[in-house]
Amino acid sequence: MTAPQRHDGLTAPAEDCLKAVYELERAGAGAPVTTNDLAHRLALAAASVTGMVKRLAGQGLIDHARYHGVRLTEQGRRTALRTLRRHRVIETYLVSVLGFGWDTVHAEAERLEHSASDELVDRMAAALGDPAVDPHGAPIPTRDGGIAEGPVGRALSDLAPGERGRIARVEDDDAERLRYLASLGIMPGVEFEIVECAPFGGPLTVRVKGAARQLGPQLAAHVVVVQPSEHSLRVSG
Amino acid sequence: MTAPQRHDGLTAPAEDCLKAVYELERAGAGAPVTTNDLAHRLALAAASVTGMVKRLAGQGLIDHARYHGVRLTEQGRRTALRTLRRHRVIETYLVSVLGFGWDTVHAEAERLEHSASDELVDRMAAALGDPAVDPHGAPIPTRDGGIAEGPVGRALSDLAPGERGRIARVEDDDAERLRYLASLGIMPGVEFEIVECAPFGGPLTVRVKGAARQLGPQLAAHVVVVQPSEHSLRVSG
DNA sequence: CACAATATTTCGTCGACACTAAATTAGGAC
DNA sequence: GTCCTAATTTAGTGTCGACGAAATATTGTG
Repeated sequence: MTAPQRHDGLTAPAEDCLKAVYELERAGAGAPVTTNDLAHRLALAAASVTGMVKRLAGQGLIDHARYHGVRLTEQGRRTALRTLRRHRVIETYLVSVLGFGWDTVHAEAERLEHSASDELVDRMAAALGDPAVDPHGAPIPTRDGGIAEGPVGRALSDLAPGERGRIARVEDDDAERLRYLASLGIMPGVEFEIVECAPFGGPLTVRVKGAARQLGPQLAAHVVVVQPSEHSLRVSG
Repeated sequence: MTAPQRHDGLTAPAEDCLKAVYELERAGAGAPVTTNDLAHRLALAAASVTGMVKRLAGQGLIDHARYHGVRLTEQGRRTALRTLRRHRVIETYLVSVLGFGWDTVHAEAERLEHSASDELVDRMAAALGDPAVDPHGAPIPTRDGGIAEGPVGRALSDLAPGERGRIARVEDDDAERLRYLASLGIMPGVEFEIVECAPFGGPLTVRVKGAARQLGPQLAAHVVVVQPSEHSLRVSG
């Protein structure tokens, strides 16, 4: 009868689902998130997502229009941001204090975010001086539910030759990819210039720190950049 | 179909159960651990324990003789000690590095021990200089499965007037109790002398740091002491 | 030794979370 | 507007972990 409850009575799979909805909503510019997209993101069968979604809708965390996808409610958004805060603070702490590599912390944080208390996370954040971004460049939600999400940001793969900018953020969910990007010198904060874009899905050539590097478009799609004019951040929430 | 697996494919309740068997075996001087004792310790119905015990026996972690209690197998003991190591390293880290009070860390560690990787725990331990005991005086198992369990140790409640010794360890599972003991000055490392033992379950009077303190026998039962002759520790495992 | 008290297990149930296979619905092609 | 495809939901299973109630085994008492 007693459920394995953690934060706000939510189970770990439920928290993961809310996080995924949040991220897909953002990536999709606010459009409803489809069951299929969620299933893909969570590596679950679509039917399993439908079940989860029903439970979350029953708890008032998402709105579910049958056959038309889901949207976070205000409460769901707050919950998702708290989980995201835990995840990103933990990642930052593991890298900055305990010496983990930036490629390995995602998996660890993915588990710890469900069992670490908000107090622990706040103490970690305080020990770090309340950082604004995690090691992959993702903004860390604040204690009170705000988040400094920049403009959605262009992917490195969408730029044209001659464009310059700075690496803002790299997707953190694949350790292998992170190691490879690091070997190319592509990590948050680094300035770059696009040298060349081969057509038909060919590689793009980027100059970073004086060296010309090549990478395929699907890899570059996981790298978010900011360009000179959009260095400012907007605060929402 | 996919179970929420963590360490060695064990679920959190399974790890908790193994830990409880380990501790009750020790407290009972190696006698088999009964279903009822486990149910009490884990705050579960006896029927739930029977189910858990069957699953663990199926995995070769405990031996279960129907109606006659359970015993850890060698593999079960190793697994229990790894969980115990995680728990105690985490407690120590939270107190020493992140400034938690010794009364609040148990609950936090009770959750984190199931999701923290051995690598994280090893890094925490290294940052602390590989401590031998946790904040409550309990020995921390080593990375390779050893544990420096002292002699079973007498409870403070079992001593007679005039006996002296040092507080070795305090049970960590009740925050309230820990706060109260701390207010009396009773914590690991403190020297004491028994002044008086009132009969018929009455309080005992203990001198700690020059002050006479009174405490009831059931509280004193949760305090383990070492006496002058048994200051050495034995290493087993 | 029988019998009562107690401990333990079995049985039936439930919820969460996962799956596959089979309906069903939505939306685009014609 | 009908039909086909793809997305989605429903239906049916299975496991884990919990429960209470009922059956059963052990053990201590007389």
